[in-house]
Amino acid sequence: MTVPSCLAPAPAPTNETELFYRASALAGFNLAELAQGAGWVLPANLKRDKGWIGVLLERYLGASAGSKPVQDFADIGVELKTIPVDRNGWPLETTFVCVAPLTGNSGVTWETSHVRYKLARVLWIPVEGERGMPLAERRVGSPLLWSPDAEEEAQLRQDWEELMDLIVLGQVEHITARHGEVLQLRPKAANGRALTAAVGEQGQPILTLPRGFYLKKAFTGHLLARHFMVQS
DNA sequence: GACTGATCATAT
DNA sequence: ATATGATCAGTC
Repeated sequence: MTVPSCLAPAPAPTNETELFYRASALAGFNLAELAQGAGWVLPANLKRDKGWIGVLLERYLGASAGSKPVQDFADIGVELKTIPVDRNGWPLETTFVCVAPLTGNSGVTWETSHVRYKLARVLWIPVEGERGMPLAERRVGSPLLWSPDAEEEAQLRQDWEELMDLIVLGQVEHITARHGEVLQLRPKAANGRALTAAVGEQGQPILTLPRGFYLKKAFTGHLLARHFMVQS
C-alpha cells in the first residue's frame, strides 16, 4: 500500500460510491501517514486539537469546509462522522450530532429537525482512539455508510420528542445526560461562561449553557457491530 | 473504569 | 454568540 497524498483539499465527491471508495482507500493507514500525506504536523495529543482527526479526513474525502449548519457532503446528502473506537471496534466516546435549539421551538417536528437531517445518511469512519495509544499509531478503519432503520429512527424520534418537550416547557436546566435511551442532551460550549437564550420554568427568557444532542455509545456501538460483526 | 458535565480550537 | 470538528477529565 502506498501512502495516500492529499496536499490540497480533495474535490467534493459526486456520488456515494465515489465517497465510499475514497474512504475505503484510507482504511489501514495510521494518522502519521495521513498527516504526512496532507502535509500536516501531527499534534502531540488531541487535548487542544479535539477535532483534528475529523478535519483531516474531511480534507481527504472532499467535505465542504466551513461552519455552515449543513451536511458535510450536502450535494449528495451525506454527513461524515469519525468515531473513536477501542480494539474491539466499540465506541470510546458519544457522538455529537448538532446544537439543540432552545428557543423558537413552537411547532417544531421530528420530520424537520436538524437531528433527523444530520443522521439521515452518515459515513461512519472508526478510528483507533484508546488514550494510551500514540496519535501517530492510531489506524483508520473501514467506513460504513448508514441510515437509521425503522427501529433506530423510532428510538431517535422518541428521545428527540421527549427532550424537545422538556426544552419547550422550560425544563432545560433539569435535563441531564441520563434522559433519553439513545439520544442525550449535554453541554456544548467553549466553557462554563458561554451562555445562550432559553425558556425558563415560568416561560420567561433565561440564559443557560448551550446544549447539543449526542448519540449514546450503545447506539453507535450496535450500529457499527451490526455491520462489522464484532461483539456487542 | 464508566459516565456526565466541562472544555478546546477555529471560522463566520 | 453560534456553527463546525469533537475529546477531556473530575466524580461517581
